[in-house]
Amino acid sequence: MNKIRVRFAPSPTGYMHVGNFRTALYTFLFAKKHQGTFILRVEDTDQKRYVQDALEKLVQIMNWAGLEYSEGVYIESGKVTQKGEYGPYIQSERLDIYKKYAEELIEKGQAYYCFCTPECLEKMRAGQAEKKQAPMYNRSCLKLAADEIKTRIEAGEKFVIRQKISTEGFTEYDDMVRGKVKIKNDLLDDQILMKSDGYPTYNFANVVDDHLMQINHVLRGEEYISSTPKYIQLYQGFGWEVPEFAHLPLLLNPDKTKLSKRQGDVSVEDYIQKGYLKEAIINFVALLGWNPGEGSTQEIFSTEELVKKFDLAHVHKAGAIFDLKKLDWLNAQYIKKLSVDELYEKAKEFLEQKDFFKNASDDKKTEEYIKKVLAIEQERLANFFGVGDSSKFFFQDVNYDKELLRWKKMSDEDLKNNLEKSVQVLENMVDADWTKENLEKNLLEVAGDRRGDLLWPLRVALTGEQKSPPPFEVAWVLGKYESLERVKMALNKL
RNA sequence: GCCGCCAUCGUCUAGUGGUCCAGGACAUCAGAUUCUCAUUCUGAAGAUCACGGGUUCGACUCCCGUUGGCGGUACCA
Repeated sequence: MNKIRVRFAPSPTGYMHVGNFRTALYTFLFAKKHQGTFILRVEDTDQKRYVQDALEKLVQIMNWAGLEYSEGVYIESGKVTQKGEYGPYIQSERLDIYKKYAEELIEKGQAYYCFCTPECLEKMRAGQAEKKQAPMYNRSCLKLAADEIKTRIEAGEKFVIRQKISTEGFTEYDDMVRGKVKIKNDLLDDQILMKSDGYPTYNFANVVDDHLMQINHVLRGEEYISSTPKYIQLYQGFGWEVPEFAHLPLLLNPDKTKLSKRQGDVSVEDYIQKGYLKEAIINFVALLGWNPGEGSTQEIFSTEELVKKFDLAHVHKAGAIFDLKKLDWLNAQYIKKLSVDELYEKAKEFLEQKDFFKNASDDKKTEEYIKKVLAIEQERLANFFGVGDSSKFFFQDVNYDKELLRWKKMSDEDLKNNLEKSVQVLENMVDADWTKENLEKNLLEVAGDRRGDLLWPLRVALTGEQKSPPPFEVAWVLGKYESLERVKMALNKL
């Protein structure tokens, strides 16, 4: 078999939709798995939807995710460049190519000029809808004589080029994830290939480019399934080899409609901003519609493992609801695996945006201090967006009601005694011994078997919170001086 | 409307004719550890495999139909 060549061909919309991202991931995995070539092509044929910098953003996300490709569009030192023998890889730079092939199709009798205006078409479709017919082009321009076409074009009249569908029989193909798909040809519309602005439609450009770029496996979203027969007719019309198709299931909103912006965050950028790790996003998205099969119960996959195990045969056919609960869990798993240094690097920018951090004193903004806080927060974090939210007491003064200090029904005197015991323990420790382990050891020794009596008031004194990490850990981060200050402040309340 | 695709716990899914009165994960609940929270561990609950017909000795698995959901039906991709 020939070397596998696949492409991810998004249109630059300004952000990376997670559904598209999954298509990119699967395509990448498929290519790697089979030692094939992965190509990034940009489908910017809709002038009306032009978005500034969209192309750059697209490439950035591909880079960020590590979805490496070896042909197509790149950004190098801020500038768009292209690599590969089959370029250009940006469709707006290939207009003359589409024009040439469209004309070839006309000569072959597989396409024709159409002068119908949008208004006229709308009227036609309205009429068809009224008669409960399927809206389809009525082919009125198919009958036009050659010289009439010529004079109208020369007169500067606007036109499009339409595919002349052969309406006989069926078009059938074998989808790599769905098996046989069969559609009756007379249901197919004479779709527009070239728009009046000289740009091709997706429907035309994708076929021409896939052929010219020698793409032999087409992976794309399920929404293209019903137009695939038209593409097949195009390949056949040119006499080109038809590639293999794999139509991937859709990603859905919780209400099962196609995942859309209205119902929450749909772009990969949104999740990056919320502090989800690349590894978690990839892992999560990969499992939405695919599984390793063979009774495997593995949930955590590195990209390398994904490459090894990915298989189109185990891609699910039904759409998958994009449910964030599992993403949180996965992200927490990946966060737990981070070293303190990695954790610091990733969490820093999120922490710096928080007001309680901005207002903190300088000694609490040192790398050393932040790393201690993070080490303690690590097992409580589902994403970086919430970093520090439950640990504000590390950065600001505590403020709480005196009653919070009381463990169960202990008396004021008891409470005071216990806090004083804590003060003694802390005061007797020298800075060099100030570790989580020693703090725990020394405090527990004094507490005996009535741990709550000592630990609860101490913990509240240090944090001012009902819920928090253990006092040993908090005291360790705060340091001897600050810890004692806080406990003494608690005593003053009594 | 027409055409197409799809259909297993709330969610993601395993399952390719007997080993399935259906397995795992997330979420939920309970218990253990514990000063609280979180983590971790253990356990529970949760799916008449959408429904109805076939085929077969036997169907979650194959076929047909129904229903439902979704997608397409654009000079969007």
